Amino acid sequence: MAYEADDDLDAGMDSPHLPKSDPAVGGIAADRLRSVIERVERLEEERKALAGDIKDIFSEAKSAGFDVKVIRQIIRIRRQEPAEVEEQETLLDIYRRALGM
Amino acid sequence: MAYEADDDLDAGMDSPHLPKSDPAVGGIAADRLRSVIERVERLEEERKALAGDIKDIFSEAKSAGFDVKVIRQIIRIRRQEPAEVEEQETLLDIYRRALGM
Amino acid sequence: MAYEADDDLDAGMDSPHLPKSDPAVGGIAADRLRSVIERVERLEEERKALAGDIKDIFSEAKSAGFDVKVIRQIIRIRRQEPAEVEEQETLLDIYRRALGM
Amino acid sequence: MAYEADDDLDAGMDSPHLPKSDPAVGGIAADRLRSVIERVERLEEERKALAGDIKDIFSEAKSAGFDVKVIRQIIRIRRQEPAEVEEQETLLDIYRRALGM
DNA sequence: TCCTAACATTGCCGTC
DNA sequence: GACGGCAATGTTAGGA
Repeated sequence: MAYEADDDLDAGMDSPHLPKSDPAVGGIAADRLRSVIERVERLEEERKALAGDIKDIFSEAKSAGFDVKVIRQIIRIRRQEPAEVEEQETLLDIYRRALGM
Repeated sequence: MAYEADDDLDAGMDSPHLPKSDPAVGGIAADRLRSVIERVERLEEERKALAGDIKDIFSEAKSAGFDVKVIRQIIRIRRQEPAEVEEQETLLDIYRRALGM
Repeated sequence: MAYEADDDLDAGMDSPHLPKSDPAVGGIAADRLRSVIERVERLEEERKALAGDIKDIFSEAKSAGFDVKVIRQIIRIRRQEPAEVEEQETLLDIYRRALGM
Repeated sequence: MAYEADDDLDAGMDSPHLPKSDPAVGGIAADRLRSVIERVERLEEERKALAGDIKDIFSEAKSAGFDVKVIRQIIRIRRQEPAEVEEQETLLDIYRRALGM
């Protein structure tokens, strides 16, 4: 890859997006940045793995003769239902407040 | 939480969320509410129509051989203040250097 | 605005995202690109204007003593209901097909 | 359309969407269906949890003074193939020149 | 290949 | 005025 480390940046420069009083990019802020990025990337990989697992289950289901589209739809509905319950409660709450109750 | 109970309600007192001196829900306040809702819904439809038009233009552009993603990027850049563009690019650069990219 | 035309680019280069047999970026492809972008920007402005109008209506409603959050919720529900009817029909269809009917 | 009617069904014949030789809905096919759905739902919850974790990390990063938007950008770049990054940047450049930006 | 539905991101609104 | 949550938008991946 074409990018090289470049440690000659000014230190001590304040910016709203460079943590103050940290060695600007060569020091611990850089470490922290790296940590943030790597942790996120790690979690995203796990997410991706889970997506793969889900896909596998659907493949298996398809092989077993199920209609995947239908199953997806069922799952979608089951997902929505609790949301709707939530919503109804929220709405009730809002109306109550709107009425000063 | 957003709204606090209005503990100061006496019988017949106005709520902060129901227009004063209007017949609460059966009268002109209800009409006004209806009007608000319908006007908003009308405008939202127009918005939706415009979104469709935009989509069409991008389709056309794609057919003409352009890379739609890049065009979107350009539009985004043009929308931002030049100063902001500069800021973002600078910061990206700094972070990249911090990571040795 | 700050940008000026720049007609000194090579012509004749083929790319999947540069329309073939057009003077690459200095000629009519550039014109077309510009046209696409400007039309989209125009439509986006209209969209933005509509968003402003909606905002105004809500402001007015708020001034009139209505609870904007509640109104939004109502509109959301009214929007969802037709979608749900659609969905139910789709689902019925899917089940029928799944059963080979 | 996705599925065509199976016009070749005789009484008692198996549908392509119901596992063969299983008691149609009351038996082990139903169990298997239930299993599929529950496993998928379980994995989706895990996915959601991971999304929450990622969000937390970004919050932390923000508190530490980083610009979250830029960090996202970095992660996006790292995720792409270097060749693609190059391609996109090149194209952006070309379009910009075409527009005189 | 096109289109729909999930997902991630961005911007907004309300709160502290 | 900043922060956090929420809603809307844009993007991406999967299915038809």
